[in-house]
Amino acid sequence: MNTCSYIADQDVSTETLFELSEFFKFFGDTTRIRIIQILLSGENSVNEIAEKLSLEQSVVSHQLRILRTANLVKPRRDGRKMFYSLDDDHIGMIFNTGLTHILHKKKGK
Amino acid sequence: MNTCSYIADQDVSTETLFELSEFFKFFGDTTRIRIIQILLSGENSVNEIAEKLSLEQSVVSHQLRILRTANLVKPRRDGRKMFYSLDDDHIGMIFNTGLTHILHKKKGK
DNA sequence: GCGATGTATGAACAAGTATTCATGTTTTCA
DNA sequence: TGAAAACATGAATACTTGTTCATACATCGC
Repeated sequence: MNTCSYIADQDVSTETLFELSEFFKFFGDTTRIRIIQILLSGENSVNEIAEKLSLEQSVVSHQLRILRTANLVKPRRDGRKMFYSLDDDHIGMIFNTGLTHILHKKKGK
Repeated sequence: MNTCSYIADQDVSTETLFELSEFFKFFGDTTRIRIIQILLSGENSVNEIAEKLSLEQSVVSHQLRILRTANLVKPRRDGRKMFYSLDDDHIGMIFNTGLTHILHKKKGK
C-alpha cells in the first residue's frame, strides 16, 4: 500500500467528485495553465502576463476572471494596474504533480 | 521558499504546458473522475463501472476509450469481459492532491 | 474636467466535447 | 452454428467554452 491512495480509499460523495472535476477543469486550458505558471514565480500585472504570453489583454482578463471567481488567484490594485497572484498554496503543488507526470512520461519515451 | 515550487521555477516549454493542460483535461470531467475513483480501488469491468455509477455502458465505454488512448487506464480481457485498471501511479497522486484541496476548502467554510 | 492608460465585460462566433441511440464486434456456451 | 453476453464504435445532437471585437469602467497626470 502506498501513501498516495489513502484518501481515495475513503468514501467520497458524488458531489465532491463533481467539484473535483470542476476544479481540474481550471488546469485544463493552455492559457490558464500558462498564466498559472507565470504566477508561480510571483505577482504579475495583467499586461505583464499578456506580454509574456503574447496574448491579447482581453484574453488574459477573461481567463483571470475565471481563475479569480474560483479563488485560484487574487487581485491587488496598484494605481491603474491590477496585480494577480496565486491565492492557494495547493495550486503550485497540483501544477507540479501534473508536471512531474508529464516530464516523467517524456523521459520514458 | 517552499519545496512545492522547485519544478515550476525551472523553464518549461510552451509545448509542455500545453501537454500539461491536456493532461488535466482528463480529470476535468465528472464521469471520468468517477471512473478513476472506482479504479483507484482496483480492477473493474466495464459493466461493473456502469452499474456502480448508474450510467449506460456506452457512456462508460466512450470515456474509457479516452482514458485508454491517453494511457491513463489499461484493459485486460478475461473472456467476454474487459477489466480496466489505472495504468500510472501518478494518477492516484494527482487525484488525491486535488481531492485534498477540495476537502480542505470545504472544511474552511 | 479631460485625455490616456490599464483593465473588465458583454455579445457573437467558432470549436470542442459528452451523451444518446443504433449498430458492429468479439467471445462464450449450448 | 447460432444466440446471447459484454463491450466498442459511429453519427447526430446538445451543450459547453475559449477567443474576438467592441465597448465600458477605473485611475492617474495635466
